[in-house]
Amino acid sequence: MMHALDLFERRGYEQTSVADIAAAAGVTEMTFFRHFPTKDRVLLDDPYDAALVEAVASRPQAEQPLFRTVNGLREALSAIPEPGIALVRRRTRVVAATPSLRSAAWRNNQRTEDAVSEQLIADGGDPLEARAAVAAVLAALTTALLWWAGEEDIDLSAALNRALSVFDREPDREQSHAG
Amino acid sequence: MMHALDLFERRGYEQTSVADIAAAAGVTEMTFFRHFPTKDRVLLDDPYDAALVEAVASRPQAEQPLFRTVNGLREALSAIPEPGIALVRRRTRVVAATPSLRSAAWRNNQRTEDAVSEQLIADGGDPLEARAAVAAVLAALTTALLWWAGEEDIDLSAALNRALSVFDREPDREQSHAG
DNA sequence: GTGTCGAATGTTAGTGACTAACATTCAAGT
DNA sequence: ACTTGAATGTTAGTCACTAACATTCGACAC
Repeated sequence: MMHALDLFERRGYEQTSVADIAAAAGVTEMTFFRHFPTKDRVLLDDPYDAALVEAVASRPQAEQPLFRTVNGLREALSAIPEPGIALVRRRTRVVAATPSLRSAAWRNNQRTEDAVSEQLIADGGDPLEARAAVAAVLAALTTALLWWAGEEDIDLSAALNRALSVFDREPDREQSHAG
Repeated sequence: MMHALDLFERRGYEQTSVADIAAAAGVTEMTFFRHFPTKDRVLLDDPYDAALVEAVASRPQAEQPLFRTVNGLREALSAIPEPGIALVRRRTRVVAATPSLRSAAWRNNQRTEDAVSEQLIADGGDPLEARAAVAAVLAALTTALLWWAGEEDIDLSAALNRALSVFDREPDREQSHAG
């Protein structure tokens, strides 16, 4: 709902009650909860998570889990049209400014993580490694999103590339830990 | 509080009200909230996050963000005594069984992520990359914890090693995305 | 001992997200 | 007109959490 985003931007998420959003949309509080299971989902629901799942699924099975996910993510991202990106940015700014929303956004990510890693596992990947890889990539994505939303003159794919670049680094080989 | 963990294990987290926990401890609901800011923190608060921050800080600056975090994590983990590990396991099982707690656990991780990446940045790391690296490692840690808590005959460091192994893989070099 | 102070705890009343049970409207199809 | 079913409204409640204020109680000065 556009009403909700407007209100969140003006007054902040915590200062906007569900009753406020419902009133702005000309309905009652109950009606709101029939459309959205929770207050945060009115902000967080979008079609891009599903697109990411599909993009990863359509990548060749031969790719390592980490890189298959990375490549799928890049594909999915480049398919989002400009107006969508602009909305994501406004949304992400609200999320960045609201601690409780940050963890709600992570709950969203978990659903995506489940779906993507299920796919990798069905294709023969090791369950733990697949999950870890997807979780790591999504964590980097979130970091990139938050960074990008806070800066003015950076585009999303540039921020994402920088965040993902940490996976390309060679370890500085040394005997290191006690475990 | 031990009372809380017991109740969560028996009845489940959502089915246990703060009033229940307070009653089990022989105090009033208000008193509970004077000790813990939220219901989830009674389960999630522990000293290990701070230990991780210190362990990473004490690693040589020369290490790449990703590997410095990984090595610090391994050190911090090997310093936890057995009884602590057993508690973590019980706790993690409750978290694994409770969706809302999973995102609460992530809010915990965010505080750790902030502290660790602040350290890396203070030591001259690139802010975006440092954050992404720490976020990725913590995501892998969470995945390992959840996996380990659900299996019977695996120890934590083995699960963690498997989860972290995804960072060691070489990318399958190919021209891949449209981004 | 009496008085005093401060910390820990209790009481009451409220807000806001969310749920359940039930009633109403209203547009379509017969 | 009659029925049906989906969308919406009403009411009343639960639960996490907060604010304002009152009470208990042990430590310590005197």
